[in-house]
Amino acid sequence: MNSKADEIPGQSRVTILDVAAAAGVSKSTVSRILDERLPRSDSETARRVRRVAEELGYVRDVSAASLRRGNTMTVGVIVPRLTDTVMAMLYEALAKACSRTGRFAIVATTDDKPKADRLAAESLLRRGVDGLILSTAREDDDFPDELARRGVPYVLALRTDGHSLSSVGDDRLGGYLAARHLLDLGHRRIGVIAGPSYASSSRGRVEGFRQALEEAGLVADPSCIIPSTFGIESGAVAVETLMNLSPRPTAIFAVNDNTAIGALSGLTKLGLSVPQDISIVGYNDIPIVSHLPTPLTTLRVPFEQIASNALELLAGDDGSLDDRIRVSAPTLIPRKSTAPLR
Amino acid sequence: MNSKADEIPGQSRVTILDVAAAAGVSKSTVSRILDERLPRSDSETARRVRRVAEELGYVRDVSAASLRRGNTMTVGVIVPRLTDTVMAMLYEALAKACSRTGRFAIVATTDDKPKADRLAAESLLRRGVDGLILSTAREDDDFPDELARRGVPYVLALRTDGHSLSSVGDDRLGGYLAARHLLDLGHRRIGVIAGPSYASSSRGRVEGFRQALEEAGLVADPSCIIPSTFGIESGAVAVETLMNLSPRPTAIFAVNDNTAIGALSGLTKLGLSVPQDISIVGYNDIPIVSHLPTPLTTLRVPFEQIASNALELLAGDDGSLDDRIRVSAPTLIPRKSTAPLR
DNA sequence: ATCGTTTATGGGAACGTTCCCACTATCGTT
DNA sequence: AACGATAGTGGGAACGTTCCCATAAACGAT
Repeated sequence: MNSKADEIPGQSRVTILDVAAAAGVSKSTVSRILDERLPRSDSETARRVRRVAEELGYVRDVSAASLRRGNTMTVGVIVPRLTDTVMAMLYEALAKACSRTGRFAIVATTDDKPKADRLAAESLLRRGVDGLILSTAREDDDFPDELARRGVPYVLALRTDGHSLSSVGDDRLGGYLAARHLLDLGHRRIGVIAGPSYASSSRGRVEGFRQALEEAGLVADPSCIIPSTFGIESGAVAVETLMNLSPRPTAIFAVNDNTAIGALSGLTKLGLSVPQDISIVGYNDIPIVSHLPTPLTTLRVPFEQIASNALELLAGDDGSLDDRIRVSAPTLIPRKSTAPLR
Repeated sequence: MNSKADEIPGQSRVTILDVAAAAGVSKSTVSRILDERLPRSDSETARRVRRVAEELGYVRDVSAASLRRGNTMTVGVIVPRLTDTVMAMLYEALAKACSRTGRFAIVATTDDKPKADRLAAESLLRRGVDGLILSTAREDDDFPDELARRGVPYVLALRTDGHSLSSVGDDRLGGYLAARHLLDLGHRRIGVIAGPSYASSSRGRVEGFRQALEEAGLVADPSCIIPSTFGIESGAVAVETLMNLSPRPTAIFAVNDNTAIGALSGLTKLGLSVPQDISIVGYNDIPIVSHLPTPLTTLRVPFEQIASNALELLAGDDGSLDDRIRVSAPTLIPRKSTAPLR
């Protein structure tokens, strides 16, 4: 007749006291032995306690542990949206890196609305996260500073504001590599779908691009650099502008894969084919672009590395770090969307 | 010299006792007034307490509240991966629906590995979620039953095992609509990229497709129905098989947008153009497909509705529900990838 | 005016864990 | 043999909240 406690859904959970009683030790001992932060003991008692805990199906109540320990081992991640595959990749990398250290990543989205990051942050902080990772930093926004003032631990990822702790890709290098690739193929007139100016990532990529051109003794024609968003549609719009220039560019560097896909679509509509009529380079290497009818030349970003750097910075003693902005290098992946100038 | 407690990061949080003291009432009163589950009082005291709480910057400690209340207002979501845009859409819809009821959705991924859903579930349950939403149900897996035995509240989303509480799209209808669309355009020989047989969603779509053909007095040629995964690459492979048939199909119904994109890519490689040479229909209407060079005809799935149904089922009194499997109808979105048979 | 009924309030226990502290046992050193 | 250092153990307080219960106040009905 002990079925009530055992079989009926969710009744009377197994606590540390049950384990202690069953193992014939005190709750303190059980707590210490099961504390994953302490060096793992292999004493007789330790083994017995672990076995008993396992048998009884004991799982630590995180609420109680968090309350007492004063931290939740939870990291909050803020991204514009998860339907942007880049952000999904970042989040998955962060989640994986978190699980390696026994933490958990929870996510909130802002839909890229300027003030929505504040709401997202509040929602995560109410949830008791120990720190925040933001991928929504904007030039025109001082939200990170506000967090700093409030003493909330945070790290910027993918985009930086230039002074907060940040883990980003080497966007200058990426832009540089993209330009060099196209220059090496003989292209001299290259259009740029430049992304938004509020993001450090797009600005960096364009700067790196410019630098490569200048090193080659060329000047980037300002009319060839078209601002855009990070969205697909925006790439299609930008390419129209680019193709109205004369002389037309023979290649395009797009700030990310999304706009590159939009550009691809726009070019098709104009009856131009890639790479015969025009070459195109994307950025990020999201899974889809290698499977497009014309697989896209793009820059692969080391999201795993960016993620672990971000978490390291978050865990760091804040002031004690000398490298406040960590930079991870991308790799150019040449595919079918780029070809030598005819 | 009170700076230590006030200004140094994260020191001494404001508790309910501080609010109580400042408002001149007891902690019990504050607790009741700030309890969002109770009807909101507008008494003199209530207003004062809320004002004081606001001024002091009080935020409830969720760990303490969860410990005492016995629930965390948190829902765990298990998806194969977030880089699959369909899953990202589902998760975003769930997160939004959760926030409407003051809950929060946290997510874990399985990478579609057969046993990984167990690990993901453990990780979420350790995190204290009140219930689980799974989008990873497989024909050949009895994990849902195991959850049921353990008394864990859960709901299946997008895919069902046929008896658990589930919120799914009407896959039969979707398959039916896709077939009807192609039949109406004059196509008679239609290839199917059928997805995996372990998922109820792909099976339903193929069944609906078959039914439409039969109603039109046709029989679906089994050699035209190619099993696949849900991945892009698999669509490219399947389309090769399909195009080796004779006579060749004049249209293709793909189980999802990913395989449709793969098919598009495969067709291009074969020198065939869409929709001139062949028509193609996808499924899910992920954002990208409307922006492809050839915008894809596809079925739009009401993720928001599926999400709120799932949460309703999760909240429901389990046994008391008569509609254990809720079904939401998709809509056909005709675009450029389908055209009348020449 | 009195009584029962509702409504608002405060005190204290409880949720399950961790951590501080005091205690004992063991060990190596002189 | 006596000592201090070290390691392991258990009791109890604490974390911040909610909830039960007892009490007080306000109210309407007789």
